[in-house]
Amino acid sequence: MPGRLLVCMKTAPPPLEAPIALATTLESGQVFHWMREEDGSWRGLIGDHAAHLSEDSLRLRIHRGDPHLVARHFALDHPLDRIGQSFPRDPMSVEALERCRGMRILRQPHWECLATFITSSMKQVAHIRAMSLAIRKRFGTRVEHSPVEAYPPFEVVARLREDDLLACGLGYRAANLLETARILERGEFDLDHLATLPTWRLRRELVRLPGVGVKVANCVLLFAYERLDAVPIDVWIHRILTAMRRGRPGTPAQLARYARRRLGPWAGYVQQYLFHRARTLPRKPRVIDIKETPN
DNA sequence: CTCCAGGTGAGTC
DNA sequence: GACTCACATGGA
Repeated sequence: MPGRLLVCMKTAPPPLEAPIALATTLESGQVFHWMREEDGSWRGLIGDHAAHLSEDSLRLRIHRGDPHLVARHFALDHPLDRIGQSFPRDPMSVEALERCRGMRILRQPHWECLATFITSSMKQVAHIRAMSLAIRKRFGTRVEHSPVEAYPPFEVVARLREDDLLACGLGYRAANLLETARILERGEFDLDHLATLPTWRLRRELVRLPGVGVKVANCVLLFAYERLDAVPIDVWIHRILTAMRRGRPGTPAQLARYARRRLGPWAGYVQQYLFHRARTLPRKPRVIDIKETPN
């Protein structure tokens, strides 16, 4: 059975006609290294494989890159229609679904995703991107036809000095990324091997790594291990869940239980749509306290 | 200037 | 379990 299934999966044509909102997907805070061209197309890397893509009314166009790899990375096989139908019916979720229609949860390389989210704590999306690009520029490997370098593998990061990462703006995160890379390099932890574990056991393993708590672990589960029911709860989602609970505050564990119950079988998808909706909502103009300036 | 950001880990009760 | 605090950095 496994052999036959493998053959089927290998020969099945990639579902390239499936709808996708490319810009929304690439700007939603899952991945941080894609570059938008003047003409609106996108250049970036899938691992160390260069890709040049564009989208027109939710139809993907591949200007460069292996279609099978692109289809897998951008998860064109996820049943977006069914996922959308599973969304909760409250106004926020409905609006998020409308606003982000076509957004997909990527299948990212394990290490690359883990590393970028270790650097994500207490940082804005723009900063995470800046750190990722700095690390790629200084320690990554050049790839032809790509405007960005491939993320350095953990073997390379493990041999850096903390100063090298501090120079990339990581601050206190530098020590965590370095130590995690060294644990992987020593072979004490195998990210690919763990992929067969059930979600709760995989999460329990990931949080053993320095700089990885429940939130980062859930990001990696969702964005790299295709656990589409994992719900990372950051400050934004925390606020949103609290609002859904009519302002009733809750501990992290309570909010996680609530999210699991309320957001449905594709809770990770709902979470990502809610996150992106909240972040792209027009910002309320800050109330400025006008004072007489003494002179 | 202050405030905030896709949190984590250690200490304390 | 829950609560508090320090931890670097940079943009608004």
